[in-house]
Amino acid sequence: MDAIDRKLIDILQEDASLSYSVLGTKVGLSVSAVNDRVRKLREQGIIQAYKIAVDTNAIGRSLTAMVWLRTDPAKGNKKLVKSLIKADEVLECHHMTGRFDFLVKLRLRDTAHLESFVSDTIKEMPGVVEVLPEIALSTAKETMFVPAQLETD
Amino acid sequence: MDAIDRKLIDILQEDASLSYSVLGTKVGLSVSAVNDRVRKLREQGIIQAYKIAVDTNAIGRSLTAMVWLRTDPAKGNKKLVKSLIKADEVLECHHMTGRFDFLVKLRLRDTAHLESFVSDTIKEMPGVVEVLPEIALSTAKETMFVPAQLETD
DNA sequence: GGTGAAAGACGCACATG
DNA sequence: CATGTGCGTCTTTCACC
Repeated sequence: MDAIDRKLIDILQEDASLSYSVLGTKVGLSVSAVNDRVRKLREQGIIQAYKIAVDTNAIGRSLTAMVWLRTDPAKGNKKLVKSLIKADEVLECHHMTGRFDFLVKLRLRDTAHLESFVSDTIKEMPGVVEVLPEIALSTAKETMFVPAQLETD
Repeated sequence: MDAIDRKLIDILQEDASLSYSVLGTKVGLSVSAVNDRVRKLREQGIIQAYKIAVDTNAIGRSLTAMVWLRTDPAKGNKKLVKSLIKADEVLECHHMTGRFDFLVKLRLRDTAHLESFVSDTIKEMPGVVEVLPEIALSTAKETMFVPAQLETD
């Protein structure tokens, strides 16, 4: 992976609908060279998938909550994690350092949805001993973009 | 937006590289009908953009950290938020309820990168009075997928 | 590694029912 | 909304450098 591959990745992270000819103009290569490079990046798994970004407001899931979990150290966490990642309300599940064991990011319809999901679903999951939900009042940034371009710092 | 639009959104969230003819087969519509619907969803801003998912491991940014910030209530938070979202290390920035004011999600090269970003960058930002970084030991799920399909619960 | 050309598939618009 | 057509663009492959 060289500098041109990295540039292609950064461009496609922002807009994956660009054609190979436009990409070629941007990186100074021919259409077929761009095609080659993108295909190889896909084959290597560096480009994992093509996705769309959706207006979550329009589909009625605009409440973001972060839930801290403390778990029973006697039990393993495998069953808990399996239950968590199965739920479509759970966007992220991280095993964390610090006083709590897990940080779970939720996307929900409203506070009623949060209440029922925390009370009826999370608290019933195996090994959960403490639950601390917090609500996002606003979100100034939310992206998956990670620069492939090597920084100059 | 009807049930078919919602289904199209869910399919495209998982794989936006599918052709209109494949989409048509999946939802039981003709190519031109699918074309119409997807174009309208884009025009309405419900489909916001096309993106790629990247293997962050391959591009050398595999450390995830969550940083809690407490800010000076005397100052506004505008300048701070502006500084935060400018940094490419910052993937997410949420204004939160609870003891802290902000939760910031970072993607970094390694712990040295975390140390320098927290010490040299975040702590120097206007209005920051307390910084509590925590590291993700592992991440079991990390997605932006939000079901547009109306659930049956 | 790259280019350029050719073939086929796809996107897109339009007209008809 | 389905089907047809037409056309431009894009993808993909392949011979060549």
